[in-house]
Amino acid sequence: MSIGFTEHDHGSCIAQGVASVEAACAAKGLQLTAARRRVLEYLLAEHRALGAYDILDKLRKDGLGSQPPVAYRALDFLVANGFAHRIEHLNAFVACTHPGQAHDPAFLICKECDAVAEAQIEPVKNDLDETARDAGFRLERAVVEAEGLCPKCQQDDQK
Amino acid sequence: MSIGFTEHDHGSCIAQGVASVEAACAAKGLQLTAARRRVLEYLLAEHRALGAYDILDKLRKDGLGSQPPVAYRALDFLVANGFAHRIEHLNAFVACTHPGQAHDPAFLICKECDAVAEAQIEPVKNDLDETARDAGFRLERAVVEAEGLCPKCQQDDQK
DNA sequence: TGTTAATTGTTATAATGTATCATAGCAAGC
DNA sequence: GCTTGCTATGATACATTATAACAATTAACA
Repeated sequence: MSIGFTEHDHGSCIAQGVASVEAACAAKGLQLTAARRRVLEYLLAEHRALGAYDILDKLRKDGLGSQPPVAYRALDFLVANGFAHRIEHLNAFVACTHPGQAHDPAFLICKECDAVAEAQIEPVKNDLDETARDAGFRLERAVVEAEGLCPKCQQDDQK
Repeated sequence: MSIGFTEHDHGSCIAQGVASVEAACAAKGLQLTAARRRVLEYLLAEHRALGAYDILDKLRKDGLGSQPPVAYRALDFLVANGFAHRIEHLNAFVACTHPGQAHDPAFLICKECDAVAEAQIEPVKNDLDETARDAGFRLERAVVEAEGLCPKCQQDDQK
């Protein structure tokens, strides 16, 4: 398992992720209901983008819902509150690696295995702010998604 | 009509756009067939993102096709050759403002009217390259999409 | 406890995108 | 002429992703 494409002890990822989201919810008076928590766990379990219907399949198996709105509602909640991100390029979702903290994420997306690394790119935001100001555009949100090959898939391809 | 959100004489946009794509196709031995040219014209006619099914409706009215693959094939051709861009955030498409020239586009997308301005942000690419290198990621393509309000919609909202 | 707001359950449907196979046009080389 | 290979079209069906709408339930709190 990789985060930022590097090997690591994955065991604590889920626990810590859930814990920090729990804390954030408690602080903001948000309800981390069963379905929402479970979806967060699915996402935290893999540093990969999961589609809404992948999520829905898992919810079905766990007996937490069987219809699309169930998955979309949970995902909407997580994304709206900064606990997960939507990867536009894949119509899919990943857990946020800095839940609760304000940040402008950029994503490195492996086009073979859908692994996603979340990077911080402050300068990009500054460039965009400047460009937007010049154009008279009121910038509210920026998405940076880079597509390529993660280290693992680069190795695999050479075989 | 606006380009880069500024007022301009729109008449020449389509003619010049088609002309430069024609030239690029001639240079590269690509076929700008009837459906492809028409779709390019639809996109050039508006500095806005159009969905594949918007395009398909227009193709139907023009008697150039009635099934989804017709629209998607033309759009794929235009995007693959750099004559149009896909806006991931909207699942929609815009004509490229620098067809034929190599460039790393960033988009300013109005969330009210879907107007799209294409900006050049070289530094972003450099930042990303560096971030990717640090992560061992082989970067192939980057998408930068900013969401906000165009000058016109900012004015309209104040009323 | 009563009231309101938030969440969940459920059905149906919309919107977006592909796989597949058949057909047509055209140019290169025999 | 004929075949071969390539590109583009036509056409059907299907897959995937996402939302609308409304009823039922639960949580929050005065």
